[in-house]
Amino acid sequence: MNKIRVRIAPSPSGNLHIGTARTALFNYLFAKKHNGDFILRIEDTDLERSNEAYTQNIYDSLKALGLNWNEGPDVGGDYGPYQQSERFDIYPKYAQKLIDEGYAYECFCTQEELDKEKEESIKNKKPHKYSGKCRNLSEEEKNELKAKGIKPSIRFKVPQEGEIGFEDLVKGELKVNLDTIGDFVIMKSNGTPTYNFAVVIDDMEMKISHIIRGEDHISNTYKQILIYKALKAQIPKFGHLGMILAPDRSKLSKRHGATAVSEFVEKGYLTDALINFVALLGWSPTDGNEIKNVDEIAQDFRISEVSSSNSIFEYDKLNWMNGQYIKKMEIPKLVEKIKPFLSKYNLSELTQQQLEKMVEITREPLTLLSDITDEVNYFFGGKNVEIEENVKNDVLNMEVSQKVLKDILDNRIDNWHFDDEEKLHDELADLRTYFKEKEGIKPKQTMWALRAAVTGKTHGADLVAVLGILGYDNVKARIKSAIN
RNA sequence: GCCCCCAUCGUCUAGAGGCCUAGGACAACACCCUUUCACGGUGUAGACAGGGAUUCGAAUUCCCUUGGGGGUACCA
Repeated sequence: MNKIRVRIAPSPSGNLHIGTARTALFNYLFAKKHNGDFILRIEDTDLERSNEAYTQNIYDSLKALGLNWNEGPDVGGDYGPYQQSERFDIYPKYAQKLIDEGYAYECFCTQEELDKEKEESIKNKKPHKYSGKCRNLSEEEKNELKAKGIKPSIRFKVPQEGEIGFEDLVKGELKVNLDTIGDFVIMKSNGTPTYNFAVVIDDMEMKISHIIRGEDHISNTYKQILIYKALKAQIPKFGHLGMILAPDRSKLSKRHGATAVSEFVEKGYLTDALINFVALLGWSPTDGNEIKNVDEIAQDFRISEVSSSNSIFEYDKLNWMNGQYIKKMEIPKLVEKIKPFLSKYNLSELTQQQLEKMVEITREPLTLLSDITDEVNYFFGGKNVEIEENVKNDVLNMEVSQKVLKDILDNRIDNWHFDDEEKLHDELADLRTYFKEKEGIKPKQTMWALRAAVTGKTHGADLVAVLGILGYDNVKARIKSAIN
C-alpha cells in the first residue's frame, strides 16, 4: 500500500484561522494514526491578498499547536516547491494536455458576456452555469478572436450526462448530476491557474493520498475528480468535515471575537488547550476522558467516526479547558507563558523562585493566562501596597481588625518564621485561636484583617504562601501602615 | 432560483433496531469542603425538530416537511 500523505494548504491572506487549525489537526491526526506524512503547502496564488507576514504567522501558529509538518516551504521535501507561487510554470503544460486530448477548450467570452448570461438565467429562474458557448469554436473562429487581441481562458469540458460521485471518508456516498456543473475555468486569461486546477495538479504531483477539508469544498471535489480522471491520475480519498460556526450559527468572524490562533494566544489561551478543545468539535474520545494531548488523540482517532454535522464554537468549555491546562502545567513552563501578561510589573522585584511560587499559588482560579494580571499586583511594590477603597472601609478600619493588626505587630511578627511554611502556618493558626478564645473574633475575621493589610484585597491566594513570598520586612511595613 | 450537506439536553457529544426510564462533558442551580476567592466533591434540572412508513419493537432504517449550513466566480 502506498504511504498515506495528507496536506494542509492555507492561503496566506490572513493569520491562521481557528477553522484551518482544526482542519490541519484532523489531517495531522490521520497521518499520525496511519504513520503517514503531513505536508504544508502555502497557496499564495492570489498575490494581491497574500502576505509574507501571514505565512510566518501560519508557520508559528501551526508549530505552537504542535502540528509539525514533514514537508513544506521551509523544510523542503521531495515534491517541492511547496509554495504555489513558485509553481506557476507547471500548470500550463497540464492545461495544454487537457486541450490536446479534448478535455478542455479555449474560451473567449468576456466578463460582460458572462455576467449577462448569468443575469438571464437568474431572471428565468434557471440554474446558472456557463452555456458552453465557446465549446465548439472552429480554428478559424478562434484565430479571428485571437487576432482581435482577446486572450482566452481555458475551460474544462464537463460531460453533461450521468452523475459523478465518490465515497466520502466521513459522510459516506456523495454524488451529483453532471448537468448541474457547468464548464469551469481552469486557466485564467492572464495565464494563472484557478484554485480547482492548481490544487489538483499540486496534490497529484505531491502524491497526496487523502484530502481532509471543510465541507465547503464538497462542490469543488466533483470538479476536481473530473480533472483527475481526465488526467488519468490516481484519485485521492476525500473526507469532508462539518464547519465551525459562531454561536449565532453564522460563519465565525471577527465580530464574534478571536478567529486567529495567534489572537487566542494573545488573549491568554494555551495552545494545548485550544487544540484539545477544537478536537472535541467533531471528535469524541472512546474512554470518556476529554483532556488529551494531540498524540493521545491520534491513538484514538478514526476519521470515519468524526461527526459530519457543523458545530458551534462556544467559549464556555474552552475556558474551562484552558483552566484545566493552567492547573496541570509544569510551573517553570507556565511562568514563561505567563510572563507576557505581567509586563506592567517590575519582575526583577522577585527572584525566579519567588516568581514561580507566586504563579503556583495564584494559578488556581485562572481561566485565561491574562487573568493573572489583576490577581498578583500585591506581590509587587515592596513595602507599599495599594488598598482597594472598599477594603479600607469595610475591613481595615473595623475595630477588630485594628486590634488584630496591632497585636501582630507588637507581639507576634518578630517571632514568625517567614521562610518556613509549616511553622508559619501554625503561627497563623495560633493567632486565630487566640482571638477566637480571647475576644470571640471569628477566625475568618482575623484572617481578613491580615490579608487586607498585606494584600489590599479581601480574597486571594493562600495567605501563608503570600506572606512567605513577601517576607518579613515587606509584611511588617504593610501592617504598620494599615494601622491607624 | 438551482445543487449539495446536516439535524440527540443551551453548547460539544455517546448512541450503528431491543442494553435507552437516552449516557458523559461544559455552562446553570443546590449542597458539602474551606482562614478568603477559588479548586474539588456530591446532587438537581435539561434533548431524540415535526409527520408518515418499515418492524413484534426505532434516537437508530426509508420518505416528506421544517430548520440550519455550504456551494453556485477568470476568489481560495
